[in-house]
Amino acid sequence: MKGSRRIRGSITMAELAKKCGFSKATVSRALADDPRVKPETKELILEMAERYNYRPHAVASNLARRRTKTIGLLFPSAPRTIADPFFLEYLHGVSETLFEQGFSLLIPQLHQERVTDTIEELVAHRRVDGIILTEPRLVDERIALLKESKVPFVFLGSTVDEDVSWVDGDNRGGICQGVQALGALGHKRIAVILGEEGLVSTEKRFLGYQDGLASLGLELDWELVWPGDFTRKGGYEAVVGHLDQIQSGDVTAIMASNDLMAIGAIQALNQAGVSVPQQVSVMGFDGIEVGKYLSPPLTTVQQPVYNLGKEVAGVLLGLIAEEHGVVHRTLPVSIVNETNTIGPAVPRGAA
Amino acid sequence: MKGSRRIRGSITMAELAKKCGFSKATVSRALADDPRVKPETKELILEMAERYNYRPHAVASNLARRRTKTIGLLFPSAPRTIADPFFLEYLHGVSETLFEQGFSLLIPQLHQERVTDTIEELVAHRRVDGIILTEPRLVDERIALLKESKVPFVFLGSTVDEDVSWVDGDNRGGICQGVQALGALGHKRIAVILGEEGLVSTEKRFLGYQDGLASLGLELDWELVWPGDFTRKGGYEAVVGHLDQIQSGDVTAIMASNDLMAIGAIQALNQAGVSVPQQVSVMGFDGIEVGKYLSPPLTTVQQPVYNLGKEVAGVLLGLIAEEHGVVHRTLPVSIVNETNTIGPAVPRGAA
DNA sequence: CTGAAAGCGCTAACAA
DNA sequence: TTGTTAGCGCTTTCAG
Repeated sequence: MKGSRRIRGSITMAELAKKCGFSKATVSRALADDPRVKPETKELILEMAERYNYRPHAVASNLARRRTKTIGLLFPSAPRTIADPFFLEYLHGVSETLFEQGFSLLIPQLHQERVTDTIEELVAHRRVDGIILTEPRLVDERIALLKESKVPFVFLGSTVDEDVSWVDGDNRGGICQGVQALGALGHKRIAVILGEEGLVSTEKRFLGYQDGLASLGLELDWELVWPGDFTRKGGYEAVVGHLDQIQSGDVTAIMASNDLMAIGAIQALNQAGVSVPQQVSVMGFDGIEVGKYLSPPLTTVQQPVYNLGKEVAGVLLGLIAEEHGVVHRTLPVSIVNETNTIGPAVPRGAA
Repeated sequence: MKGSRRIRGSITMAELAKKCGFSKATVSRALADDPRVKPETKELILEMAERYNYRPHAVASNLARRRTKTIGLLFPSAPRTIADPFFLEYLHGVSETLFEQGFSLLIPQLHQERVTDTIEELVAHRRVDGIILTEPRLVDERIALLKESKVPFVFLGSTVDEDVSWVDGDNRGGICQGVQALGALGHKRIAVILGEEGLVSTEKRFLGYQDGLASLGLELDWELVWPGDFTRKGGYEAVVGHLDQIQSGDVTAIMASNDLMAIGAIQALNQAGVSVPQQVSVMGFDGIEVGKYLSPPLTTVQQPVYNLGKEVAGVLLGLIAEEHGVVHRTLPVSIVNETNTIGPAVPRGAA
């Protein structure tokens, strides 16, 4: 009668051990399916655990095992946010894999200016067993910090650094394909809207654009290289800032570095009275769900967004379990809705 | 020389205590800003903590305090998913408030058929300090289970049950406003696309529709009540299934119970060669971000989605801290993009 | 194959 | 004001 210590909830391992007539140690082993316990014993313990509805206490277990069973997930900072549709689908994949393995997801609040502070907090407070990051930059201060911390981490998106693990869609090849598809429709003047400056993906996609032009026998013309930032607003403004080139009939196709910018671009075109795809073709990249909400649905290079999430999580778990070392994985992409927002080039004489 | 126990990472509280020349208890108190420690002592300890870069070990602390500092977040099950844009924005709000208070977010994998299993696991494994749920149903088995578990919980969306806490947008009033706006444009035949059956929100929104009709002096006509399920596909199919009413010119306006269905409806209309808003007006409800990606942007009743998330999290934290009891909070809504996808009623003689 | 005992790092009575 | 002493519930040597 020392007072009921547990208000409610299931039985504790010590209690279960007593009921079984074994020690905590044996119960712990049985539950962990340790080969050292006699099969009959194991069976008995498992049965009793079931009968008394025993539930392991994750926190205590984690404390004893010096782990957290939690993964930190970092989203990009402004101008892109967690509200970017791409990241929702990605999150879906990440969370699914993680939860299957019993991991929780910690989405920390980002320190506005200093991403590194967020990372330091995660590792210093030993809040997580591993970290998933996005959007590596050409020069990325996070990487040095993470390496030093010894916490396993993976990037969504390829890094410049060779000894960092990452998973990525085929940015360069995908954009190249997109440009080729436009070329196949007769387009000779294909503009590109670039992504946010400083990101590896922006760079890769631009290279893909150049590859595409080269394969079509076209020259790179800097007049057709429009800056952007991966946001819808950025795509909108890129078009607004180059309306003359469009209205003069010089540019007949636009390759946007992502869907959100393609959507913004289409809005700007519509507002300017330019019809898509009759007058100008627009191709996106990513294949986010919302592209399908448009009328007509956006023609785009589909990334396996959901699978990217699953892969990234899987790689991190492998790293944590020390099943493998550095991994670089590139997933294939493919064009979807091929005949919607792109169409044959219609020369409208600049003459 | 007993072997370095900590491979890396910061100093432990015991070590810090030794360096300070105080006991662990005092250090613990000082760090918790307990008024019982002498100011000078506190200052010294804080200084040393800073100097040696001491970081509390959250897991150990949680174990000792019998808490988890983790909140379980449940998303609706099929046909809606975590990939519903509404929930991403909502998640954004929830996570922000939670992280400000040092809570983590656990998004468990949903057991396909039995939501109750998921809940049982969350509470039985003592994985969370509280739970946030969505989409209460008219008859909701989750509620009894949660009440019995004693784990604090809050719903996004009002419940039938009076002694359950919830936060909600003004569904009924919002839809009513929407209908009135359509009425003000001369529409007399306003169809409604209902939400998923069995949900409280579906019911409330339908009531709002009826309120709106009543205020316009219109009769409820069951021919104008089209079933739906809150998905884009559902909205699309609702329109396809009633094209005759639209093409005959009988129906001139559609009030969708959410944006996703409004988007689907517009797609179906466009495909049928019916222009929006020239021939048919469409109004949504929610105000999700993607509505703004459409050309023209969707006219809709804007819910404060992000704030709903913040509020819901805030209420739950209050419940956990026992700062208050049951809370019901209704947030106001308002029409946005008023003149985009709705327009004056154009009678197109059914005669 | 099983058990005893010593923690994981921190908190919280209870004393002093 | 501070220290002592027990744990929180589980894992893991180390013996047997």
